Order: sequence, then C-alpha cells, then structure tokens
Amino acid sequence: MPMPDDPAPRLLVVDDEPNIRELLSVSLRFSGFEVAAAATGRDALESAEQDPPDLVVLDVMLPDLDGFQVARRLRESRQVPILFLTARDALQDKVTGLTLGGDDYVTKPFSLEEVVARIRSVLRRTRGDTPSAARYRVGDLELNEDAHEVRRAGRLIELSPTEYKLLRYLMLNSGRVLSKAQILDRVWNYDFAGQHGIVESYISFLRHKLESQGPRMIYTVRGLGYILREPHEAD
Amino acid sequence: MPMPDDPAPRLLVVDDEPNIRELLSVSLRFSGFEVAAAATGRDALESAEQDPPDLVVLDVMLPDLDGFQVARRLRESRQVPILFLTARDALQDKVTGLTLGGDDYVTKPFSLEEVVARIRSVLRRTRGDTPSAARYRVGDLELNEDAHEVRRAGRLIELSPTEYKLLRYLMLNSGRVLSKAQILDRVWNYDFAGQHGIVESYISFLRHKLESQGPRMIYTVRGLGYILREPHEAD
DNA sequence: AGCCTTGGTAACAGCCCGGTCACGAGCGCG
DNA sequence: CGCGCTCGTGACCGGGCTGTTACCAAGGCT
Repeated sequence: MPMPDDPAPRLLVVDDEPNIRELLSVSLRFSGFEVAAAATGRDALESAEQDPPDLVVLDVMLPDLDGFQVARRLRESRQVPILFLTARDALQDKVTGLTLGGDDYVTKPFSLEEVVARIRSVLRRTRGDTPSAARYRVGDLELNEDAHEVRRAGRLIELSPTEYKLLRYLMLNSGRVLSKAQILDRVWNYDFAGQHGIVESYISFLRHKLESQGPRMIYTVRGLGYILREPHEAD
Repeated sequence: MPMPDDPAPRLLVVDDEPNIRELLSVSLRFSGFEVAAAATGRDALESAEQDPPDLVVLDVMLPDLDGFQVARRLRESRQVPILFLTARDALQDKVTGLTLGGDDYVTKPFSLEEVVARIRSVLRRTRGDTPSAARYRVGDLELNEDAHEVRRAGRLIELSPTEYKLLRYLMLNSGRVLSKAQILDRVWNYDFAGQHGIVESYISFLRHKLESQGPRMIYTVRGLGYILREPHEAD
C-alpha cells in the first residue's frame, strides 16, 4: 500500500463552546491530525497567521465576528479550505453558497465520523492532484466514498445512511475491536442519548445485508464489542 | 473527473465586487483553473502584462475604466479571449457586438455551471486543435454541447435550459453523489435564495424525460443527494 | 446443570424525507 | 392582447429509516 509519509495535516478548530471545542480537538488529534484551537474569530485569525493550517473547522456562530467574515479574512492572505459547522435550520442557505470551492459544511449536532470523513474528503479534493478516489477495502468488501457504494465480491449492497456510516467506521478500523460505547460516540450524533441497543440492531442489519451470501465478517467479542476482519479458516 | 494532463488554463478574473470576485476565484480554481484576480481595470492590465492569462473573465462595470476599454487595451499587446460579465438589461447589444471574435458573455446573476461551460467552450474554440467536440456520454445517454442536444439510445430528448444545465452537471460528475446544496450552488444563479425543493422538481422532470423508456439513471441517495450512473445489475 | 448476563433478532410506531402533483407568476411570442 | 410554455412554490402522500422494546438464544460462571 503506497502510503506516502505525509506530515499529519494541520487543523484549526474554531468554536466558542468549550465542550464542542474540546470534543473536536481531542477526537481529531486522535484521528491523526495536528490540531490547534481557538474560541473566537480574532483568536482564529491570529492563530492562522502565526501557524497556517491546512484546513479550518469553523463554527458559523461566534461571539465576535461571524464565521463568514472570518472565512473571508482567512482567505485574504491565503487560500485555505474550510469546513463550516452550522445549526440545522438557520443559515442553511447562506452556508450553501460557500460550499463551492471545495469547502463543505456539517450541521450540529454532528457525528464525529461525519466530521472526520468530510475533513478527509475536502483535503483529498484540495491538496490531492487526483480529485477523486476514496476507496476502502477489507477482504472482498469494498466501499467507494464518491459513489457512496458498497460492494461485496462485486455485488452492490444497498445501505441506509446509518448503516453506511457504521460500516465505514468498522472498515476504517478493521482488525481492531470497537466497543459499543466507541461506536455510539463516533457514528451517532454527539447529543444522542438513546440506548446502546441500537448498535446491536444496526450490527444485525449489516450482518444480514453483507453476510447473507458469504462468510462472516463482523465478529462479536463478548464483553468488549465488535471487530470487522476478513474471515480466516479457524472460525 | 478525468482531467486531461494539459497544464491548467490560466484565468484572470476582473470584478470590483469582492463577493463575486471571491466566488469566481474559488470556484474556478476548484474547477481546475489557475486563477488570478483583479478589482479594477488598471490592476487587470498590470496583472495581464506581468502574467498573461489564457482567458479573461471581465465585468463590464468597473469603477475606473469600463470593460470595453480594458478589453481593447488587453488586446493591444496580445490576442486573448474574453468572457464578459454584464447586467441582464444594460449594454446587451454593445456586448453582443464584441462576442464575434470568439469572445462570449454571461449575464449577472449567472450560474457557475454556465460560467464554467462558457469558459471551456471559448478555450476550446480559440486554443483548441480540435475545433469542436464537446460530447459527454454516460451509458446510452449522450450530450452534445455544440448542438445543445441530448440523446438517449440515439433518440433526441427535448430539454428546457434549466433541465439541460442540471443534466450537464450530473453528467460531468457521473458516478459521484451530488448534494442538493451543491446542485443548487452550481446550476442555479448565485443569488438564488429559494428552497431546495426546486432541485427535486427538476430531478423529477429529468427522470420523466429520460427514463420514460429505459432503465433508471438518476438514483436518489437518501439523506445525501443524487447520483447519475449507468444502471447495473442489482437494482 | 442451573442461573444470570449478554447479545441477536424481529416487530412496531413515529417521523422525517423525498416524489409528485397542481397551481401561479413571469415571459416571450404570435 | 392573449395564449402557452417554463420556472418555481406549496401541499399532500407514501415509504423507508430510525430507535425502542420484548423475547429468545447463547455463553459463562459457580
């Protein structure tokens, strides 16, 4: 696998709510990014000037400047892609106008899987010379991000949005046991307060769809969680 | 999108409104061009001299010199194609007189699809070794840019302008999921503030016209958007 | 073996989302 | 001046997705 040893992309997270800022900083750092954080627009501009990031994660609701002004000012000095965070209802239309240049946006409350996926996607598009190609593969299972398609042994498998997000998370962490708590945290929205039984439900759905005609790929590790891996003999 | 391995065409965007200038710069850069920008006629002339572009996107309403003077001065040193931006009503006839030499124009408010398509068209005509040939094809669906014609399995399909722009955008991005926000941004005029329901309407129209006697080609990806692709077995 | 914990699955209800229809406004053309 | 086409909006309807619950199966421990 020709994994070039790029330096970790540098992100700047801008959000005034300490909880969200922390949540994002910690998880994105854990996902392999180098993360700086700012609570206000002014701090963000200063930080970006001192230490230019590869991408900015920017809440549109900020106490001092609003996100669009910050975006404009950021762009004055240097072209930098932006992932906007926005409330679901408000400003939706204003944001859409800004998603043109390879920028993107995510509505609050988001799931971390969503945010990480979007960041990767934007970085791939903007820095990458090849403007497309995000495919993951585990055994005979393939996932194509652009077409949002999943195939096993070449056959197309239809998945609901949640099923897809769950499978992507499992595939990106194949060969590693994931606890239900981890899964709940990453795949579901951060304010989700439901039962963890829902993870079991969706694991069940996935198993149906992708193991209906093929060997098992999602294994239960009792007391711990689940692991996706290609099947090997002694199962 | 298989980008031919020519060097990216160099554009010069000239507009005094920062919003429009930004919008165009960012989106055109994203569409694969190399973009310089200028806010006034004088800046434009200077930039063009220092770094001659392959094409100039030129607003006719500028604070210092008007677009026609700028065009003339640009042409004094070197023959360069120009895409004029103009208000809908004013100067229409004056502009048309200038579009003879391979130039073209777009009225404000424009849609980005329109601008990109026109730029490509002008570049093809002026630099093109192939004097004309803009045909896109997905499965048995063909779009001929020159004739403004769409055919499925050889049969002509009549489309309204909006339907055509939408289909072109889908075809240029076939095999990739496009969100309604993306579609709205690219296909509709930049100042359009309506509901995204209109995208659904036009998708519906297109489906009627081009799937009336043939398998489905525009697929809905729930929660995400639409994707155009040639039909495959497991649907 | 029996008990208790943990996971799997099916069934269900609410709800959100998308598809389509129908109406109205604007515009061009006759 | 009016006819018709096209664009855009609003409303209604249907279906699928989501998340919960309940019941059953399996595993592990004493």
